[in-house]
Amino acid sequence: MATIRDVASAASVSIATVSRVLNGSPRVSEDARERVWAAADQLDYWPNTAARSLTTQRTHALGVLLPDLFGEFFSEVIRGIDEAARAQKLQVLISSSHADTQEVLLAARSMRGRIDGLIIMAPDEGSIEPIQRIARRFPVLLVNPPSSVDGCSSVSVDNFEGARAVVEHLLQNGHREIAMVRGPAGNVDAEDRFRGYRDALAAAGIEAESRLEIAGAFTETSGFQAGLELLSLKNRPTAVFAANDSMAVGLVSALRSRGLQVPRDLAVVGFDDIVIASYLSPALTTVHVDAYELGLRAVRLLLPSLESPGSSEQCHEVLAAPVVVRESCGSSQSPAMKSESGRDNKITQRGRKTGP
Amino acid sequence: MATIRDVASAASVSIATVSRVLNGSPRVSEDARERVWAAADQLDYWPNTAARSLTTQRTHALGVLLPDLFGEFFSEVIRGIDEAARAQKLQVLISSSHADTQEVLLAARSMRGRIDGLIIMAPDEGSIEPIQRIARRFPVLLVNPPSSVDGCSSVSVDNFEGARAVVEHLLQNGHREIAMVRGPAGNVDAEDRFRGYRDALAAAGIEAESRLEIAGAFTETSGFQAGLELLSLKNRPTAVFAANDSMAVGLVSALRSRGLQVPRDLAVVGFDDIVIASYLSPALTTVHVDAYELGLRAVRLLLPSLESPGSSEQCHEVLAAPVVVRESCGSSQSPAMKSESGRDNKITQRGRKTGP
DNA sequence: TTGTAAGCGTTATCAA
DNA sequence: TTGATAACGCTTACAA
Repeated sequence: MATIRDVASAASVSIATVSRVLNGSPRVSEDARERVWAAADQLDYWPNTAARSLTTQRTHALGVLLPDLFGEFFSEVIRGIDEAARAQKLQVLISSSHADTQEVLLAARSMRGRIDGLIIMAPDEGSIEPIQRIARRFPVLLVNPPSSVDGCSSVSVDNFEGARAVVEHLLQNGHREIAMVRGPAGNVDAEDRFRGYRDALAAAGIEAESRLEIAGAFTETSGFQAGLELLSLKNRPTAVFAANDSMAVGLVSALRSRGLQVPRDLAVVGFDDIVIASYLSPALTTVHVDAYELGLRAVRLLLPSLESPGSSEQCHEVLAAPVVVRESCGSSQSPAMKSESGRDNKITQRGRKTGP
Repeated sequence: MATIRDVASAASVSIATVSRVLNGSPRVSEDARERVWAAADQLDYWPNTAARSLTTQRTHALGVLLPDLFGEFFSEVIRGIDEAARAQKLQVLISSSHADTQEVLLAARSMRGRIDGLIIMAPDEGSIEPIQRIARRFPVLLVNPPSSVDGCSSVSVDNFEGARAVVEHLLQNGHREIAMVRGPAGNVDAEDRFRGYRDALAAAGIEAESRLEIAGAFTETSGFQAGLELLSLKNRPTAVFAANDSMAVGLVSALRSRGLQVPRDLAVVGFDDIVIASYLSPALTTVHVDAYELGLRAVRLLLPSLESPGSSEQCHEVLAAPVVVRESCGSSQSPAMKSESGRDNKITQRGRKTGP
């Protein structure tokens, strides 16, 4: 493979001149410039990015650390990150499936020298300490962090308000006995959504009942289990709030398998607004989380720190999570409203094209 | 930030010794080893990966180039790649949304020095030439390539056979007038699926009719359009094969919006087996594509070339795409069929050796 | 305008 | 077993 030296000798100039030409420096004669370009083309010279970043101390790359979860939420976040990154001509180094907190540290370490900054999504409280160590090394941006970390900006979803609003919606439809299927213990998103639920009930003067607060794990199966548990209750509630859509899906199949109808026998609402939510019948009322936007903003917020590490002020953005009323909650909505909250709009907006 | 030099002076040894300790060389005294580790810990030393790869000529990273498409298909491929990569302690550099072929070249160029090999997914014939240039630089593995490239291994989905089989299934159910909604022109997957459709008809002694071959673009909206077009035909077919599930979804809503029922009035089948396919009502009969597996195998096939570029033989794997019979085609099947649709019957062809 | 040479942070090759 | 020192491929003072 041709190096800068090969180009230099082919163009009969020094490597310094080649470097200047390649980086568009104005202090080069027209003659030299032409010879260098010709030589570079002829040798099909590709600069070594790693070597360059060694001297410049800039990699023009950012790292992304994702937790041990997958599904469309994360892939959408990645898409947002990727899009924003390429707009800034940044490369993206991904490392996912970090189950335990020690792995996060290791992954970050192995990126040393390869990235200018790091986006971390680690929903567990235990990852805070490793993150603090990482943040001493490069600029870190947190997505939906369990708590704020000194020196790190963050962007998060308004889980609390979204949950509160969707439960309030159920209350407004006359429901008084509202159950909740909770997310995994220790997960911030799960906790915040639970707090929102509690808050809405309290505001309506309804006392929380622990028998209506069913454990779940953000999986479809755990939603199914929760559904069965729900059906075994003596005084069955009239509505359920599942902490995410996957569980809502499992929940609905459990109800259906026992001959119940949604929303007639039981109103169901979820959280996340995953793609299938709008395709289900009845279409799932849920809370919309714009994962793509989350990724986009993560990059934008990280950007200033990439340019001048340490000097930029930290900020915390919170993304609104609006309620999307569909059919599963039993409240009737005008058809205009319905199509607005559905898939069609979003898809054409972004010109969605799925592959292959 | 501490460098190897800082560690060396803190441990009162030379940088060579530090390097030896860090890389687990046995030719170091126990005493020195301890002092170095102590110093490294105390200084919280993180080696610079870029500097290391400059001398070793190995980056332990691989690049991934994706086309200008998104959706769960690609995110699943990425998940497969990521999982296989982390099993080999490889990092993953992603760059997506490559609309035109020149961008593929640029993206690959900008990865020079940062990766040991590259996985490219570029479904258009036009990208073959840039890929050939890239393949002279590092080991390249092609996913679903439009045609084979000299020196590159590949892994692809058996689009032709999947399409043929699903159309055959329609034929077996008594359909004789079967339409197809095609994918974007120039896209290999689209072309192969179309060939499979034609082949199945021919085998049944049915002549292809161009009026039944409707244009599409792999998008839900284009499926909707195609549905309307279909309805305007004088002699309406009894079944439709959409070249992917997204279009099938759009198609079904178009039919429904005009009061038709699937499969009673028209049988519909798709391709890809995206998540929502099984959640729709009627659940969509389709052809299963294991995108995760595709990513996994891509890494595995690339692996030997990463270890010894040039020397490894090239091979071409083809992933089976089994038909998944659900409800939208009108034929009743036992639910067992779906679980069967996994990973049987994979053909592996071994090609010639390219290296010494 | 150009070239020489000193880094950047490692690993690898020598002697010692 | 160790330590100088020369790479690796590039950028960037500093001189010329």
